[in-house]
Amino acid sequence: MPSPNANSIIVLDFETTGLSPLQGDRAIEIGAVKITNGVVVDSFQELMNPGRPVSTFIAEYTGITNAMLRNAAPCEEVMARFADFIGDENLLAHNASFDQKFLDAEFSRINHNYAGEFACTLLTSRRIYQDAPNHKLGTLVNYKDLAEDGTFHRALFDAEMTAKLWLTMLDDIRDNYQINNVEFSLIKRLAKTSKANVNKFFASFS
DNA sequence: TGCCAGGCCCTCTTTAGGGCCTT
Repeated sequence: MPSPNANSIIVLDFETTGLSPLQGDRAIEIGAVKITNGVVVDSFQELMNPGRPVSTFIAEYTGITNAMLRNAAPCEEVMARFADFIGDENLLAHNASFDQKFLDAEFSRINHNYAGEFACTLLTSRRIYQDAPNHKLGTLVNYKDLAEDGTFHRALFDAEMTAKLWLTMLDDIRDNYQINNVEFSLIKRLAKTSKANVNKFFASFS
């Protein structure tokens, strides 16, 4: 299986019918951007028809209505195109465990495997932004004073904001801990480090 | 019938409980 490109990462976000694919929930929208060498170079956004109606709660939460999904392509068709978009790159999401379980569930329906590994901006932010009011995506965007022009809880906008947060976190790690080359593998190891040991973790690199 | 997500992470912990975060 090909190896992920160390210079690129796919930032993705799902909107779904609910919280659990094991309870029958499906994806209704996927949004993603590709970052290469610190720059957003490509994007992907599609609604998809989950074959079941979305609840009033989801329609209000996301702004995605049953009318909008009625003429959307089925999940299997959209996910096949998304598989081409992500290729074998590494992946990133805010609370990645959520998006990973939907990615895995939707890909399993089309018998697709992927080579990339996930990193998580939620786990990273809990370690390097320990003074943030909380670690919701919208709160962190405000906390870091990131420019925003769109609506949260739509897939592409959330992916774009997650990408901005990711690049800001990499800059902050470089600046605050004097680490020149912040690699994906370092972020993965950081996520397994307890909050109390973050300074010790970074000190081991300098 | 009754239940209904689950991984992470802290703590008054590890033979557990509960808050956070995602839709």
